[in-house]
Amino acid sequence: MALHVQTRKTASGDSGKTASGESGEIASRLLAWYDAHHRDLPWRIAPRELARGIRPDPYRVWLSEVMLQQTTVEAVKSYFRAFVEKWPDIDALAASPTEDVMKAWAGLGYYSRARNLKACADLVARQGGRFPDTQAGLRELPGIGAYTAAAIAAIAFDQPAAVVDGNVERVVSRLFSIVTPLSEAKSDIRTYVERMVPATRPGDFAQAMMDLGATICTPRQPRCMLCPLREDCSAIISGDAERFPVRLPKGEKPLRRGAAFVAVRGDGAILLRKRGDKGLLGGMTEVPTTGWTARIDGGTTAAAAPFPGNWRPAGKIGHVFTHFALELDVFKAMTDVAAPAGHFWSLADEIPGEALPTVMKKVIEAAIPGATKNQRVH
DNA sequence: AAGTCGGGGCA
DNA sequence: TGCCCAGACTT
Repeated sequence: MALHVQTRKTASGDSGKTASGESGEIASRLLAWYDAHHRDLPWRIAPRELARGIRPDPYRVWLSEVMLQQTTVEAVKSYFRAFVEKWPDIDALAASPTEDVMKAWAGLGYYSRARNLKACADLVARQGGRFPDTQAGLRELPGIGAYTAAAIAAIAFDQPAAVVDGNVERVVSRLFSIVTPLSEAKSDIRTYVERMVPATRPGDFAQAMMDLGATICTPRQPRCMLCPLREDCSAIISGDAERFPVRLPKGEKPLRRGAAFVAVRGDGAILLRKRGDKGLLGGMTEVPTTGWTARIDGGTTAAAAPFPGNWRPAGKIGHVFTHFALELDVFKAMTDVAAPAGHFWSLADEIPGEALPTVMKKVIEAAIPGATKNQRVH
């Protein structure tokens, strides 16, 4: 294995044995810092609770880890609370229809996660309601990849798994000043983490690495002077921790355009339809739209509407996805036609609870301000 | 190995 | 505006 790094002489010591038997001073320092400075999170069992014998609930660990995939802690909190309130355990989640899960997930993004979450719940419930307690077993389940399998194994089942997420990649790439682009360095980073994982408290070690990355070893302006690993860190010496991790330059984001049509009935209902289960916004609900093409020619018109009507321009909205930007011209019409095949009328007070992704809420808000928001009770 | 897949917070 | 976030899955 070629490690393209500028390593620093490693501190030696016998305390804190790692799973591989090597020195674990980094783990010891990190765990001590975690005991004093860990974040208090809704899905987390704090060190003092663990010491009292309280065990993590694998269901809650799994649910939080799936929600946290490429999603910030702050964005997840309210969704996590709503989910465990509505579905306290795996059997409750398995007993609910997928459509209800999609509605509860609306706004959180990456909607294949919600579909896989439900599929995973069904599978686990059918097999007795208990999650596998090994990385390999967890990895077989839908929506659980290398990271999530390791995280659940470490946090819920106390196994010395190498948990590598974006935080860990950043921390390790700075610890060892890894100049190799991240896409090529992942294998080496995993090896480093495997050597650091302690035999005891592997779950706290994993969470400590992530807390460190989130609060101290941040992407920009890291607070190196407060870091418990500053004595171990290669990047801090040259004072350029912020240049790590090294990433390859990314391509430009194309622009796509289209039109969206908000049909409003006399009683305030609007016409919706459900997208296919796969692909962009899979399984979510939308208003009728034209295709989203890459062409930047003349604007779209009412001629592309799903059915004839007195379509009037109702503004334009923009939305940025991961790999393209979208501009939609919004048209609005009052109509009392029967819902065309594949469409349905959604009553005004049901619209806020529909499985509408954010881009579609923008479209509806452009045509009917306040329509997607829960009405206040006075 | 590269592309697809949301949305929001931050400098 | 660009970058990044407790990544998974497909091709």
